[in-house]
Order: sequence, then C-alpha cells, then structure tokens
Amino acid sequence: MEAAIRAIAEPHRREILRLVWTAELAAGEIARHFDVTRPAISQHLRVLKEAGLVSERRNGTKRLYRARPESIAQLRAYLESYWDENLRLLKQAAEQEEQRRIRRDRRHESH
Amino acid sequence: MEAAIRAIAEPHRREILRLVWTAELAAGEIARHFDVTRPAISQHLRVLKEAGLVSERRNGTKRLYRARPESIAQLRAYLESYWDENLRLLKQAAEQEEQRRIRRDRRHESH
DNA sequence: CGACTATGTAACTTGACACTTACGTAAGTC
DNA sequence: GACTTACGTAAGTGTCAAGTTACATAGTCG
Repeated sequence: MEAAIRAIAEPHRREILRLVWTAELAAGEIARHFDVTRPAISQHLRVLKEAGLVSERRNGTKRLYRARPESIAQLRAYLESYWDENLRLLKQAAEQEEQRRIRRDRRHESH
Repeated sequence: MEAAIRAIAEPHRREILRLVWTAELAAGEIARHFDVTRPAISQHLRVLKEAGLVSERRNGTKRLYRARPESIAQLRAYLESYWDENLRLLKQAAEQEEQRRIRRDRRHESH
C-alpha cells in the first residue's frame, strides 16, 4: 500500500497508469507517449508492477501491461478511508467542543 | 496540486495531517508524537504548509498548525476525478469493444 | 536586561530516485 | 545461424528528500 502511494506520486507513472487503464499496451507503445527514454519508462513500469498496480503478460518479444483494477481500488479505498476517518474525527471534535460550550454556559447561568 | 500529492506520499506527513485535522497543535506537541527529531518535523510542517495543506498561526513563542480542509478537499477531488475519469474511459472502452464484437458477428452472419 | 521557552533555519550526510547510455537477452524472420 | 525487434537491466550521474547536529531568532517573565 505504501508502495502504491509512492508510485502514483510520480506524474509519469500516473499517466502510464491512465494509458494502460483501458487497453493492454506494450512497453514500447507506452514509451512513445513520453519524451523520456524507453528504459526510463521501463523502470517506471517496474515500480508500478512491484506496487501491484499493473500486471505484465509476455507475448512473443512483447511485454503487455495493463492496470490491475483490484489493487487500484484498494489504493483508492485506503485514501478514502484516510479522508473519511479524519472527517469523522473532525465532526466528533466539533461535537465535543459544542458539549463543552453548553456546559460552560450552564455554569454561567447558575451564577 | 502536484506538491500536495507528493506531500501526502510521506507517512510522517500523513500522520501529522491527521493530528492537526481536529485540533490546532503547536509544533512541539506534534513533534512529541514521533521518534524523529523536532527539526525534522519542522521541515515536514514546512512542506505541508507550502503545499497549502496546513495553515500556521503564531501565538507568543508558539506556532500553531492546523489542517486546511479546503485544500485537502481539493486534493481529494483531484484524486477522485483521476479514478473516475479512468473508470469512465474503461467503461467506454468496454462499450466500444462490445460494439466491435456485434459488428463482427453481423458480418459473420451475412456469410 | 538576562534567562528561558518554543521554534525555525543552515549546513551537512546519507540514501533514494529519475534519468541517461551501454549492454544483454529472448523471440520471431530471412 | 545471422539479423532484427522489443524489451529489461547494469552502471553511472545529478538532484532531491529526509534525517541529523548546531545555531539563530522571537517572544515571555523575573
């Protein structure tokens, strides 16, 4: 999971992921979309693969890559829960503050 | 935006963000939650601040930090649209494939 | 003013990372 | 078997990031 987050922090890799999202593409085809060298893309593909975000399939001399929706969904879910958990805590904190304010007001009334 | 993504790719910073999500905390209080030195946290706070993810307020000798919900929401929205846009493309590709399959079948029928 | 507290910043080390070029290799092609 | 295609990988480089220690700064309190 940690690896997945670091993987998508890199713009080239986000773009690669986008490319292989809908279609299975060969490494060379992917590299053609960028202005960096083919080996550089090859290394990005490795990072994505080790993070579990893409799968590789060999066909002849070609290596075909495609996104792995399950693990991408997992990453997404992780981030969702990160935001949501914190939002929950935020609400909770606001409510507790509200409670404190009410108790404070009551004390003032009794004077 | 790019800075924000890189900022949350670091686990310490995600944890810091979580800490200042609900409460405004002083730099020292934040640092106490970690086993790295205080200056290290100070630098993480700067990264978060420059990414717009936290705000800083000075009070006496203290500097109080808290999360900036708006920019966090923006980051979240960016990622959401990244997933969603790609999901949309995925569906679209599947439909086009389906169309191709149908046309292919029709040709075969006519033979 | 002088001491103390809370914190940022400078300088440095170390390791990771995004590249490059050069080379190795497996699978088709003549 | 030689040639070509489509790759990955090794090795080297420049840069950046995360951490450290040492020091500077700003506010507070007597």
